[in-house]
Amino acid sequence: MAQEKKVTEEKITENVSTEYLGNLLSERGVKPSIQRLSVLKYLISKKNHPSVDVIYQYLHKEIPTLSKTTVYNTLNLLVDKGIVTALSIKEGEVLYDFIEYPHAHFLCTKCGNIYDIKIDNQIFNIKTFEGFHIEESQINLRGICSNCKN
Amino acid sequence: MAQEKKVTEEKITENVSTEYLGNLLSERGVKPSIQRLSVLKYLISKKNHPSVDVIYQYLHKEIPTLSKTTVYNTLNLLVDKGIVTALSIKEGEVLYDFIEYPHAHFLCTKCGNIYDIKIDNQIFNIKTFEGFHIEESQINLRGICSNCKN
DNA sequence: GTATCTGCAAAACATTTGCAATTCT
DNA sequence: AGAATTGCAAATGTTTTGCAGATAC
Repeated sequence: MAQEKKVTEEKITENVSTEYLGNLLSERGVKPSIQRLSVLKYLISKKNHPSVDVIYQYLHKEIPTLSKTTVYNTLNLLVDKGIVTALSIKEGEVLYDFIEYPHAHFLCTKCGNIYDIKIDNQIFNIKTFEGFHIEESQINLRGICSNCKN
Repeated sequence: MAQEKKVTEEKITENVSTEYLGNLLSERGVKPSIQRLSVLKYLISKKNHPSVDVIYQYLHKEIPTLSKTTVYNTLNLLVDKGIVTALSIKEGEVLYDFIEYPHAHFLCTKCGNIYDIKIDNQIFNIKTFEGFHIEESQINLRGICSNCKN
């Protein structure tokens, strides 16, 4: 059972090739170190809106020398380069999300899960508003998810 | 000049009657103490999306015995009772906003100012989505404001 | 006089910073 | 060797907690 779980985890992370990840970083002028590749790989393959600690706890098993500072550094760098979004939907800690397509986020206040909501909203297309230049748009929803409703 | 500023500040806060504030609190089962009335009065009259510290620094002048813990307690209570919204648009600290009508928030990443954006968005009207019960919708925009653009 | 509310000090977290050790070319 | 990257330990800043004293009804 424990072994089966491990195999599944490996499969998920193996879906993304190191070459693809390396290109993603190099394109934006970020040198693809083991640590940076791992963090980006985690974000792309897991799609679970992780916190710094969640990423650290997971990758620490694969790379025992990894430090939390490096996870912080890497995520700040990826956000800076526009590869990753910092979500501020949950108070007290920042969550991270690989930028694929614009979508809203829903936080279930009962189970704490965060869901991607694929709504086609005008907000995501607005780039200027009364002289304001909009660079980033986040839609954060909170409530009770369908699993917790019953 | 300093005196003129003080007069202006007093005028602003005097716009909201203590009776109105007291009713707002009592209606939701919150006992209207001096501290709670002051925090709510500040939020309603200033409309400046303050942090805990901004509120504390201001009210501390009027009520020297006020503690920051009480400001925290009060704001958590007001959010709990649905009187106030906790904004998570700025990383590192939570900002507060009196709930009047649904609107988006814009954070200028240059000057740090937060603006209310009165957009009429469908998002604010959606209460259910694929079995999800939506209780709160926040739209957070980031970019450069018209003042900083030049 | 009992409930609640307030406020101090300490604790608990998340995040950043300074700097030395390591790695890469 | 030189430049960038990593990682530890300490510092910072925000928010929470425990508890004792004050206040209200």
